[in-house]
Amino acid sequence: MPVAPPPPKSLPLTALRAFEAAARLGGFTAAAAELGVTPGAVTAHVKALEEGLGAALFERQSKGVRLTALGAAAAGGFTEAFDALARAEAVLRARAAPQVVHVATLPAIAQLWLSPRLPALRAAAPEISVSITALEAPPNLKRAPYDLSLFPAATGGRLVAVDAVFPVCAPALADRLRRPEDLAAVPCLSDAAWAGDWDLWLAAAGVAVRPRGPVFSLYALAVEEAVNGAGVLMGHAALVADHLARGRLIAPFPQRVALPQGLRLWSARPMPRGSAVARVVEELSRGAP
Amino acid sequence: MPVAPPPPKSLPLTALRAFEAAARLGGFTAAAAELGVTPGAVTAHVKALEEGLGAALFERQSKGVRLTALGAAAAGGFTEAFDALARAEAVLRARAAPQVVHVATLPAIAQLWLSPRLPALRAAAPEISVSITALEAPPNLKRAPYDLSLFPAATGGRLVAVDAVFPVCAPALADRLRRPEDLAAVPCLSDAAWAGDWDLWLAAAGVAVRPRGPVFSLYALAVEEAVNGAGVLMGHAALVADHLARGRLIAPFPQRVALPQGLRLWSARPMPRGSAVARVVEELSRGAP
DNA sequence: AAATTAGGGTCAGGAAAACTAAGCCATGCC
DNA sequence: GGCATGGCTTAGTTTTCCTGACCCTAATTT
Repeated sequence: MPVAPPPPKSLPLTALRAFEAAARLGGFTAAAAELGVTPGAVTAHVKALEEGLGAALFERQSKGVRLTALGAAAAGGFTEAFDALARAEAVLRARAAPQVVHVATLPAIAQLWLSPRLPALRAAAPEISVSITALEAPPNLKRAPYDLSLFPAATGGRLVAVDAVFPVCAPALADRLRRPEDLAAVPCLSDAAWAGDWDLWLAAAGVAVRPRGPVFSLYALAVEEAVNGAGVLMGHAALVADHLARGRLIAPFPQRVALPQGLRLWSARPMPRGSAVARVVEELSRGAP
Repeated sequence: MPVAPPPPKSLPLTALRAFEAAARLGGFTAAAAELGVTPGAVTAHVKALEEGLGAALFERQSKGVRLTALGAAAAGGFTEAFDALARAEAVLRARAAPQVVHVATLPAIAQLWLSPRLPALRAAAPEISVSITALEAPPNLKRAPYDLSLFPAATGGRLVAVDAVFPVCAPALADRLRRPEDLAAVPCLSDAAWAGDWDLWLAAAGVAVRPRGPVFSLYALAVEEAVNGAGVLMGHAALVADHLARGRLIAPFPQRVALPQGLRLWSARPMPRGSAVARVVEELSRGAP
C-alpha cells in the first residue's frame, strides 16, 4: 500500500487510438495503414500503453498479434468511444461547412468517371463544393472524414454504374485486330491493380493467346496510352465510356464480360433531405441502372 | 466545385479535447486547469481547430469566451465521446491492475486523515495497493484517472467524517490562554486556503480580537508548527484528532463551530461488490457518523 | 481618473512526442 | 531453399505541444 510515486496521468489519446485500430483490425500493419503511419509507430504506441498499464494488451506471435484477455475486454469500449468521437467530428464539419462534400474514390474513378460528371453537378448545384480524394482502398467511413465513398464492389451502398470489361484501342490500331487471336501481335496494356482483367476476358472469349505489354500503376495513364495508340487496353465500361463516345477509343471485338462488381456509392451517415450530400448523391445517381 | 487541394485530415485529438473542455467549462482558463496546461495552450488548440474548420467555435469577448451556434451544436457530442473514452480507459485500468486503488484528495487530508488510516487498511487488505494523489481541487471524476475522491463538501458522495473548527495549540502554550481574548497575545497560525476559519470561530465565540500570525500554504505544515509551539491554529476536528488524542495538541477553549461541510468520499464509477475500491471505501467509512 | 483584476491573445524557444527508414528476426508457404 | 508476411529495434528527424513572458481589453475598485 505504498503511496505510488507517479501521479496518475491519462493515457495518451494517440496511443489509445492506435490500440483500438490494432484491436479492431487484428494487426499492427493494418492499423498503421488505417491511421496513415508506419507499423513501427503502432508498435511503439501499443508498447507505451502496455508499459503504462503494466500489462500486455497483445500476445506477440510469430505471424501477427492476438489480443490478450485484457485487450479483448477493453477494445470494444474504445471502438465505441472513437466511433462517437468521429461522429461528433463529422457533425462539426458538416455544420461548419454545410456546402462542402468530401468524396473518396479510386484514382481511376476520380479521373475517368467522376471528373467528367462534375460540370453537370456544378451546373445543377453551383453552391456545392465537391472535394475529391483519391485513395487506393475504400476508407473506413465510420472514421475517415469523408461524406461519400465511391468504389467498385459487388454489394452494398448504392449502385451508380455497372461495369464490364472488353478490349479497347485507338481507331488506328483496330485495323490490325480482326479476331481475338490477333491480340498476340500487338502490345496489350494492363493495370497492375487489375491484372486479372485480361485473363477474365480471354477466358470468356475462349482465346488462348497470352497478351504481352507494358503494365501501368495508374489505370488512367494506361487509358491515355491506349488513346495514343500504344496498344490494346482491357477497358472498363464505366471508365472508358467517355472515350468510346467521342471515338477516341473503339472496341474491336464484340465480346463483353460483365463484372459482378459495379461502381457503388456509400454515404458515411444518413443524409438529411436536401443536404448537399444528398444532392450530390442524387446527381451522381443520374443515369444509374 | 474545385477539387480541394488539402487531403482531408482528421482533426487533432488533443485540440478536440481542449475544445470540449473549454465548451463544457465555459472558458479557456478553466479548461487549461482541468487539462493541466497553460491557458495559452488551450488558446492555440482552439485556434488550430477553428482554422482547420474555417469557422469560429467561440466568440471572443473582453471577459471570457462564449460558444458560437456552431460550437454549441458540436460540444455535446464531444463531451459524450470523451466521456465514453474515459470510461473505456477506466475499464482498462481496472482490469489491468484490479488491486490498485487511486485516491485523489487535498494535501492536508492526505497527510492528516488518510495517512493515519493506511496501516489499518493495509492490515485489513494487504493485497490492495492504494495510490494517493494530492490535488488542490476535486478532480472531474468522469475524466481524471482516479477511483476515489475525498474532499470537504456539504453534500454528495458518502460522508466519512464530520468537521468542526476550534483553536488548538501545544500544551505548553495553553497555559497562557484562559479566555478567547487572550488570543490577541499569541501568534495565530492560519492556512491560506482556509483563511475564513478564524473569522468563523471568532464570530461564533463572540470574540472581537483580530488574531495575527504567520500564514501557511500547507495546512499540515501549520499543524506541525502548532505542535512545535509556534502558535495557536484553527484546528479542523477531522484533521487534528490524532494529535489531540496523543496529547500533542490540546483545545484551550470549549467552543466548537460545526462546519456544514464534512469529509466526503466519491466513487468515480459503480463499485462491483468485493472489488478493491469497495473494500477501501468500506475501510475508510469505518467510524463514520 | 488611476489601479487592479480577470480572461484572452501572441510569440519565441525548447522539450517531448511521433514518425520514418532501414535493418533484423521468426515463421510459414511455395 | 527462397520468399513473403508481420512484427521489433534503433537512430535520427520532424512535428507537436507547451511554457513563460508579454500585451490587450473591459469591468471593477480605489
